[in-house]
Amino acid sequence: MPTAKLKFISFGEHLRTLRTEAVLPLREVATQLGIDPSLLAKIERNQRQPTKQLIKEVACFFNVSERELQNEFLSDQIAYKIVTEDADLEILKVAEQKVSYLKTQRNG
Amino acid sequence: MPTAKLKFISFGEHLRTLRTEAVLPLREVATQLGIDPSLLAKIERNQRQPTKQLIKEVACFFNVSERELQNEFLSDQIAYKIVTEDADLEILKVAEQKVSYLKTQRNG
DNA sequence: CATTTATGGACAAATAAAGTCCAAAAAAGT
DNA sequence: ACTTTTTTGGACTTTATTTGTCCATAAATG
Repeated sequence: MPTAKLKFISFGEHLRTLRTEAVLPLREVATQLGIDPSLLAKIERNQRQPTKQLIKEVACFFNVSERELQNEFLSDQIAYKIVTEDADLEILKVAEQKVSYLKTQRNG
Repeated sequence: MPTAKLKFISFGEHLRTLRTEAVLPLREVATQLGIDPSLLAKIERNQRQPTKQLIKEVACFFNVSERELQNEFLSDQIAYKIVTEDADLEILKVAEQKVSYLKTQRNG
């Protein structure tokens, strides 16, 4: 069967997949994105975080959804935070409630 | 009926509640916590974020659970991020999956 | 082997956040 | 109404975090 859980790979892994599937070296993609190859290598291994601008350029360059990339990156950040802070998973539910609350605050 | 949704107030609001219920002025609590009253005021209104150390001292001073305060603060941060980045709520589910994945990585 | 490609670490630059100081506003007390 | 205490706001400094670069080395490729 084909590998199915593509959805839960990290932003960096996703980026590397896009690049290797396009059969392009770091150097070349880095140049296109206007950054150092070393930095791109680090981003692919999640040692550095992409800026919003970079996410946009990646989406454009590989012709994938910018919003999806952003969401992917953001969920990475949240997951990483929970793991490193050793927090309870339930806080995600609480966060969800708070988001709803904050959004109603803004409108109503 | 009594106010029930105490669980979803922000860290700052919680801190202020603790202080006002103890009928203590900012000045005094700030001194105890070793920070400037102005900073404490800002933290209570979520204009500044508490450090881990401060959370610990708050828990100790008001005799409440440090872990709960930490969780409260962390869920604040996550909710705030989602709102400001205008991200989809579904990323919380994705984040949850990623946490599970990361945790199994660590052990297995 | 030679050449290209990818990684690691040390460092510099930039960005962001904490925290302070002081003045002004608000609240409480007399 | 006046005084005193408490709280807030903003400008500013300091500290910490993060990005990004450079260069040397390792790994892979031809």
